[in-house]
Amino acid sequence: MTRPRPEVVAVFGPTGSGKTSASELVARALGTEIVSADALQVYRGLPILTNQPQRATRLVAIRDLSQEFSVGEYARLAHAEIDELVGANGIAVVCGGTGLYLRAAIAELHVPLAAESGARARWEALYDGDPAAAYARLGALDAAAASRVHQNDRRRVVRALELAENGASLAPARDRLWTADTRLPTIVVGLEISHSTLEGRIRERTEEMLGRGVVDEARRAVAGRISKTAEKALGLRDLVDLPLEQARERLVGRTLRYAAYQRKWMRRIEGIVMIEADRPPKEVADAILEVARAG
RNA sequence: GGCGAGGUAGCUCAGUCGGUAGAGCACACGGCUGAAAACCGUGGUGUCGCCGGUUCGAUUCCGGCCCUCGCCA
Repeated sequence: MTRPRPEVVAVFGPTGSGKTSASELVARALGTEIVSADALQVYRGLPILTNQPQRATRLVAIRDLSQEFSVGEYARLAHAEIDELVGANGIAVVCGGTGLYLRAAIAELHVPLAAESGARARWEALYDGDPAAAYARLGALDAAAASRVHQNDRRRVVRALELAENGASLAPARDRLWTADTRLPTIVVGLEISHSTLEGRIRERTEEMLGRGVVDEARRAVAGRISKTAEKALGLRDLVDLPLEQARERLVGRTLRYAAYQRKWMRRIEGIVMIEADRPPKEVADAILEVARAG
């Protein structure tokens, strides 16, 4: 079975898996650049907390903290960056830890555009006035979407209603979200790491963050206008509100839990090739390159 | 040492006019296609600080003690 030479090498891994350093080596070896698939690294203003890469990576630090961001917007930007790199270098590297963003970057999810202005406000008003009625309305307009969404999930009920009104659906007939379906010939690798190595790395990195002034960074961030999406940066609140010792432990704990959450999404991606990452970045990078060539 | 406030879930606290208690956060599991580090659902036995008294019955009322915080010495 011959497969086309990959045009995209996507690297997914939990925080602390070493995906950034490994991806940088992979990109260098392939003579191309990295496109980030990370929902928080898109922001300027939290470089330490969000662990932004030192080297130039695309779709990093492209928004102010005050701006909202979304997968749909990300998908368009990511496709443009990937196409540019493939055009220039024949191949692109995508690296990230936000599962939804990674799939949005490498697949064509056909995420429908926002409804015309006013529609959302109208559905929100209906929902806020009578959630059961709004949910019943959804059931009538789009039964498939309704069965996928819980009545209490305001965001999704409203979204599903506005989509249904425009002939689209929250539950598309061709569901490609977690499938192996991609826009371009793509190899997806996932970095797997032992819990003990991960915990060690996370503790080490937390210390490093504190040494680099993450507390001041967090204070500055919350002092200004901050969007709902940026505000959720892991530990942001703790760093500002808690004494240093407690903030440190909370940050380590939250990061470990987040890594487990990421791992859950990683396993959900069909066709992902798992690579053992309990070793130096160079070896991980070589393993990724080997998979890419074999692909 | 004196005065005041308080000790209830891992944390912050609510409550029980006396019938063994519940919110938020956290945690676990599950869901989730324009917020995904997000969002939604389900899950609550904890010497109600300790000892004694009153009572059919005390986490609740009374007494003593211990501890924490604040103010005054």
